[in-house]
Amino acid sequence: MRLEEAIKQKEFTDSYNKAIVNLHYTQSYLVTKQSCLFKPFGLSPEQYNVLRILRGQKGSPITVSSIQDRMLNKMSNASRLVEKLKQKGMVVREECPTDRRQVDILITEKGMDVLSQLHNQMHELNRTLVQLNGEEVDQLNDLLDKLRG
Amino acid sequence: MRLEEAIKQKEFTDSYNKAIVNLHYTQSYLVTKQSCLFKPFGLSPEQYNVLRILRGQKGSPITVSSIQDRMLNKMSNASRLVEKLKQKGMVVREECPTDRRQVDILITEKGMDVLSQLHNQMHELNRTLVQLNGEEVDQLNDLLDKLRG
DNA sequence: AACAAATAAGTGTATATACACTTAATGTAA
DNA sequence: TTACATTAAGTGTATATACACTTATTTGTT
Repeated sequence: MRLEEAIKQKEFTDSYNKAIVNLHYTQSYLVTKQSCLFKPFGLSPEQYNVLRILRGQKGSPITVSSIQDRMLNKMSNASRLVEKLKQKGMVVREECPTDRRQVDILITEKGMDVLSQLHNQMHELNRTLVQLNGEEVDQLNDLLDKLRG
Repeated sequence: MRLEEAIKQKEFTDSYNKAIVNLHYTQSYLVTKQSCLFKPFGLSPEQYNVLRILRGQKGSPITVSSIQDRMLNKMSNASRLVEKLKQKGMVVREECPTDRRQVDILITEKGMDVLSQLHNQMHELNRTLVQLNGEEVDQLNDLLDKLRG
């Protein structure tokens, strides 16, 4: 569906304005669709994001502030997200031996298990959500990277 | 900056996955930058969005549920956003004469004034935020519209 | 060593999102 | 007309974002 119909707006001041609105709308569309996958596991999109970052560590611990650096939303609060995941038994906190200000975070078996259960579903969902061919997806990635300068 | 550096992730499972992550990250980047413009007026991005919708009515009233339909985030709560704007004196609520369940919303002088003060700044910001030429912006809009199917 | 600056994590508060729910008004069909 | 379903708005609660702030620890400078 074209953006104009989706938000019932006849025209935009210019293509730049439309692009920004289009990005906001498309992202919200994706969040809504993706959330359905996470919900059965009691995960929010950002909690899932933190788990993915932890898995990417392949066993080595990572501090709370490094998680924050890697997050999609730089303003989100890694400290509280980690606490939520800990309550679900998907991560553990450990005092960092070399710097007692820092806290090392590790993903647990349970966390890894949830991710692997989600893996195939996510892959399929991504393909159905993004109605583009391979060439177009690459083009989109290039445009987004260039957009941010 | 390429997405890989921005979120310190070496690789993605495939381009489709990268595109989705890229959209989330780029949207968050835009929200952060745009919020700075709204803040001096005590507006959040979604409150600004509601004001834009009301201005688009060109004087005719619109119900809360129609505002919801036109919003970028379909899950946001138009009722509460309208209440916040009313407290700032930027909109008024009126009982709908033909259907007492509905509530007509109108933008006030003050709301219009805030929007016009923001207009030029927004236009400039959009140009600097979106580091693409005219052709590329159109391409991006086409890809986003196509992506959603 | 002493002290200020910087850093890491976490807290407090306002706003917004997500979703189930309530209440009031309207529409529809027996 | 009564009864039931539908619709519009708003409420309640959990989560997340945004941003200022606190506390504890470490670093760096004199």
